[in-house]
Amino acid sequence: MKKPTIKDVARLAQVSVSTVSLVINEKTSVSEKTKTKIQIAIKELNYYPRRIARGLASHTTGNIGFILTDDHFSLVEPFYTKIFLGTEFEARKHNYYILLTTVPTKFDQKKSIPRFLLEKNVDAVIMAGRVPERLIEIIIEMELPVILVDYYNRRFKTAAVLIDNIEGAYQAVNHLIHSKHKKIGFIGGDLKHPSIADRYDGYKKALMDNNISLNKNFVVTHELNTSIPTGYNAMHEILKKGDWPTAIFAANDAMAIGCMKRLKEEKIRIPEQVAIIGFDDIDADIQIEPHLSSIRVKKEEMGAIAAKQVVTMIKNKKHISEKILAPTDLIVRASTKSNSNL
Amino acid sequence: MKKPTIKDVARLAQVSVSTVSLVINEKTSVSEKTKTKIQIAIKELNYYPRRIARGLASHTTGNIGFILTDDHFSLVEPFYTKIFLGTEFEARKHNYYILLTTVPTKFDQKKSIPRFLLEKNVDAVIMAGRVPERLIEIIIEMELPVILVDYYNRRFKTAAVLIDNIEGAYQAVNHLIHSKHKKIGFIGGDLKHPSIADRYDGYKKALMDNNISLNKNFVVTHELNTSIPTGYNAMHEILKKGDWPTAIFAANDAMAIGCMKRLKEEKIRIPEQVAIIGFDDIDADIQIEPHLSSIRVKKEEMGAIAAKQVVTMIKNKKHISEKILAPTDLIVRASTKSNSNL
DNA sequence: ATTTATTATCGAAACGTTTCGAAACATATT
DNA sequence: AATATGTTTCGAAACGTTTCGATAATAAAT
Repeated sequence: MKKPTIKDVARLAQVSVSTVSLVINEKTSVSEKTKTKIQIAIKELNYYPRRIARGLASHTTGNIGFILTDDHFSLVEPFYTKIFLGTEFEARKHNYYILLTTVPTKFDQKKSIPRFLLEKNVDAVIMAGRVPERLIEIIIEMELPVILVDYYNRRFKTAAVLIDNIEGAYQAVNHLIHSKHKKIGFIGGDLKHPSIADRYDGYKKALMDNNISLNKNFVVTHELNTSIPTGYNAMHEILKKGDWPTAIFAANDAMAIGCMKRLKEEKIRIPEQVAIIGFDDIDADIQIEPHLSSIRVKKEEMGAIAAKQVVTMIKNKKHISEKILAPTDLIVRASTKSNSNL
Repeated sequence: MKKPTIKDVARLAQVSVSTVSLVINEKTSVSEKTKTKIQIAIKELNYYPRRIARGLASHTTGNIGFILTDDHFSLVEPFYTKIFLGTEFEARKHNYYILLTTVPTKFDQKKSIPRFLLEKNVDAVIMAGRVPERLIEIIIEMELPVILVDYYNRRFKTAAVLIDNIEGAYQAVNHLIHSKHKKIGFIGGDLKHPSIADRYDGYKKALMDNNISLNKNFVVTHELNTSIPTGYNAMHEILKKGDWPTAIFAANDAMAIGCMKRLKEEKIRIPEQVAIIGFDDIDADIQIEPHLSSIRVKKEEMGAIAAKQVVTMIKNKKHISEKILAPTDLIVRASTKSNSNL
C-alpha cells in the first residue's frame, strides 16, 4: 500500500485538506474537536507529510548550509570538523539538516558557488573560517540568514561566533599567577594577527588586575608568524636578556612547543624552573614531555551556538548581526603543575 | 528581480517547458539546434532549477541518509566521524548531500525512526556500526538502497563495507617476519568476536605462508574481552610459560598497550627483546613509549566506498548486496623497529 | 506520391503540500 | 429578530518541476 497523503487524512477525518494542513502546522483557529478528529486520522493512517512537498508550497527547505574552504577542512587538527559536528547536532534538535560543502580558497564566481545555493536548497548559511568575501556578498544578496564562525569581516554586518581570546588569555595568565608566579613572559609571534593581539590584551589585563607590572624583557611580539620556530627564537631572545621569567604564556601551542624545545636545550626544567602554558589545546600537547597546559576552545559549542542563531533568524524572519564570544577552558597539565602540587 | 523559472527559459527560447526540461536532464531526442537555443536562454537568464521542485515531480531528493547509533558517535576515537567525512566528500562529487542522524541504541519503533525516513527525504541510506536490526528491516521495507559500514548482519542481504581484518593481520605478522622474527605471539582476547577471529586467521595464514609453525605457547585467545587489562594478563600468561616469543601481534591496540605495560614491569625492552604491533591505529599509539606500530584502517575510504555504492544503486535502480573489504595500511613505529634499523 | 517508421516537440496532468480570500457557522450586541 | 463580530472551515490557486501520451515534423520505404 502506498504512503498516505494529506488527502487521505482529510477524507478519513471528513474535513478539507486545508484544515488538515492547519493542524499539521499547529496553527491556531482549529477547534479542539476537529483537531483531535484529524489527529486520530493521522495516527490511524500513519501519516507523515513529505518534506519536499511542503518545501515547494512553503518556500522552505528544512536545511541549513555549512560552508568552509577546502584547505580548512583537510587540516590535521580537526578544528572545523568539530565545529561542524556541533552545528549538526544542534541543528537536528531543531529539526534542520545540515548540508555541508567546501569552496575553493581561490573562489571563482562562475564555478564555485555551492550547489545548495543555486538550487535554493537551504534556509540559512553557516560559514566557518576565513571564507571568500565575494561569497559572503552573494549570500547576503540572496537575503539568507548568515553567521560566520571563527572569522569576522567588518565589511559585512553579519552575525559571528568568535573565540573569546581575551578571556582565554586571561584564564591562562591568571592560572600562572595563582601558581605563585610573578615574572610571567608573553610570546606572541605576530601581533598583527587579530587573535594574537587579543590574547596579548588578556595577558596584560590579568597582570594589571593582580598588580603585576609589565616587564618588556619578558615579551616578544615582533616576529612574522606564530609557528614552532618562532616560539623557539622568542625563548632564545628572552633567555639572552639574563633576567628570566618563571613562567611563559605562549599565544598558541605551536609557539609554546618551540619555546619548550629551547628550554630543554638549556637543560632548564619545566615546570620547576620555568612553567609554560599555551593556547588552542592541540593534540600534540599530550605527546610532548611534559604535557603542555593550554586553553581549550569549545569548538562543538561554537558550532552549536551558530546553529541556534540561524534557527532563530529563520523562525523570526529577522536577521541578527550580533557577535558572540565562545567560552574557553583552562586545561592544566604537567607543564604548569607547581612543585607543591606534585 | 525574482529568480527565473523554467517557464521564463521556455518563453525566451520559444519552446515548450517540457522541452527545456528535456535538455536540463540531458535526455536525448532533442535536436542540436533547439538544445543550444535553450542553453543560451539558460545562460542568459542565469537559470538554475530548484532542487525542491524537481524533487516533488520526480520523486527524488538528492539526499543520502547517514545513520549511526548515538553511542558510536560520541566515542573518543573519531572512527565513525572519519567514515562520515569520507562519505560526505564522495557523495558531494556525485551531487548528493548527506543527511546525518543518530538513533538511540535502545531503538524504539514508535519514536526513533529518523525524520528523513518519515519525511521521505533521502534516496538511499548508509548505516555505520552496529545498528538496530529493526531499523534495517524498516529501511528495506521502504525499498531504499542500503549499505552497512563496519557492520554486517546475516539476517539481511544488504551491501556492506567491512574492514579487511584477515589481510590487515597478515600485513602485521608479515612485517614482523620480515624483521627476522620467527617466534611470534598472538594476543586475541575474545575469539568469539568475529573481527578477532579474522585477525587470528590472518596471523595463522602469514605464519603458514612463511613456513613457521604455530606455537600454542605464544597464543592467548580465551579471555572475555579485548581491553587493556586483557592484553596485560595475556602477556603475563605468555611470560609465565618460560618460552618467550621475540614479537607479539596483538589483535587490537588496546591489548597491545596492556601487553607493553606488563613487559615494562619486567624491564623487558621493546622492541629489542620483544617487538609489538597492534591493530586499529588509535591516537594513543603515539602517546605511549615506544610508539606503537599498528594496522591502520582507511576510514575515509570506507565511507567513500559506501557512498559510491549507494549512488550506483540509485542510478541503476538496482540493489546491490555485495560485501566489500576496505584495505588496511601497515604503520611502522618504534615498537617494531628492528635493531639494525635504529 | 503515398504510406510507414522515426525523431522532435508539445500540452496537460501530476507530484503533495501551503496559503489566501471567501464562505459558513457561532456568538455577542442592539 | 436583525445585525455585527469573531471563529472555524473550505475551495482553489499556487509552488516549479517531470513525465507521459499525443501530435507534428522529418526521413525512409514502397
